[in-house]
Amino acid sequence: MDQEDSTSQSGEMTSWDINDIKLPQDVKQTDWFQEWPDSYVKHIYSSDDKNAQRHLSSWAMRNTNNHNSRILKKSCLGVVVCSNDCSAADGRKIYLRPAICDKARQKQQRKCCPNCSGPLKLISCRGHGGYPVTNFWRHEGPFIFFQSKGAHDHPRPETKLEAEARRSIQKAQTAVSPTSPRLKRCREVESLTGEMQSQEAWPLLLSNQENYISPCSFNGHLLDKNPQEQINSCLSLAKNCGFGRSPYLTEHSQDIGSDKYYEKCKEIGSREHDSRDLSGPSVCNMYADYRKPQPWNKNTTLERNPCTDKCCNGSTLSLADLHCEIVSPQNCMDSSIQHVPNIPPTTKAGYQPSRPNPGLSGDDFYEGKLHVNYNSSYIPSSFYHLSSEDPYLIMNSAHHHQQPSPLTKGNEWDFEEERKYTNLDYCNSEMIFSLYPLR
DNA sequence: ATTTGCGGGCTTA
DNA sequence: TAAGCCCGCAAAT
Repeated sequence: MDQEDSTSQSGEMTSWDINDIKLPQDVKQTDWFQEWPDSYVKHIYSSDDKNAQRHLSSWAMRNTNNHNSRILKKSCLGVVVCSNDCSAADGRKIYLRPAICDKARQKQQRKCCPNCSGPLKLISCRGHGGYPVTNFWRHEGPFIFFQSKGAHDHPRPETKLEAEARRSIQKAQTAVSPTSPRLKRCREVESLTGEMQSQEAWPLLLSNQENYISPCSFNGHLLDKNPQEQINSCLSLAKNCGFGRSPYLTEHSQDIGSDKYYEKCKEIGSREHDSRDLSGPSVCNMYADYRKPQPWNKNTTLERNPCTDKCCNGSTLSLADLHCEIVSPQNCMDSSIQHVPNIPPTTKAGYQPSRPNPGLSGDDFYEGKLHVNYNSSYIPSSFYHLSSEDPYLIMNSAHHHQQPSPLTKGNEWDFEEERKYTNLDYCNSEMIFSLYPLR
């Protein structure tokens, strides 16, 4: 029996079963939210834990009717892979997140591999006696009880955030008109499979372009708007992620991690959507503690470095600078970000098992304040490149102070150089915003 | 458009 | 009866 069958990670006895009429009431310490629960584990979360409230998991879990309204049951959908078993330029495999909705999932499987344009296939989870792994959630008073049955027998899919980022890229594709041969191939494939157009392929289409794309564009805030709207959206997004000067953000840094803080961030981000005032010190220092090495992110530890120090010196920031700064990943990403092997980690938990730091709640991992992507899924590093044909980015890049890129060799993109300088392979927009403070 | 939760209903062991 | 699955609906995102 797994140790976690008898003891939760916070030390609580877990001699209970989710179906018990009466569950433990004398829970002394709740568990830290587990993003990748696996095997036959049980956890007791606080009912205040937002992730637990939302029954979140980075596995693609769908709701399953167990005819018991008190116990929510979810079963794993597995992972979507490339039928050609292709590998990206850096050797990683394609592990897409299955759409939760049946209809969307069927549609997803008609699309093509973002890497090789081959057909996609769904690997079903059969980790529970040949059936999918099941997760159970039950709310009882101040606690949320979680129980997992079965061990996932497939790679981890991309996280929800990564999948959302990928979809944003898909939307962005509709705003540009790529003419890459790769896209043409993909379209041809899709025309044969009845699909109108591949959108996942878009990031890779840009792998030979020499310009950068702002991470703002990840969420589709940039490419589908006019230039000013793009900037405003980018600003809003940045503020939502904790950047920019805000009375609340600067005066209530002690609230970081709390619901109150995040709700306020969202409110401010929304209210100041059209604001042009980005002057003043950034709130980057509020994130300093988040960069401290953590047991669960030792592969992605960010330490202080000239870049981040430079970025955090509290000088003023203009709109153009915001775009400029965010746009230049090679100037800011810490080279200590390491590649993670393309295998599921052997350790069970992705996070601290208990709650050692109340200032950094489990909510953060899904709230965009701290998201270090250390899983095995694939986000093309070329997300950060953009065709020079894009008029908006030409405009934006023309008037700021971006230095000539060491990554470009004429029109060729050197993947080795790219990794050397940027190490962005495992990044997503949240990570960029969280880990790259303004100067 | 997609996710999420709910619940009816069917099949199988 | 329990478990697994399919389906449709509604609300939320």
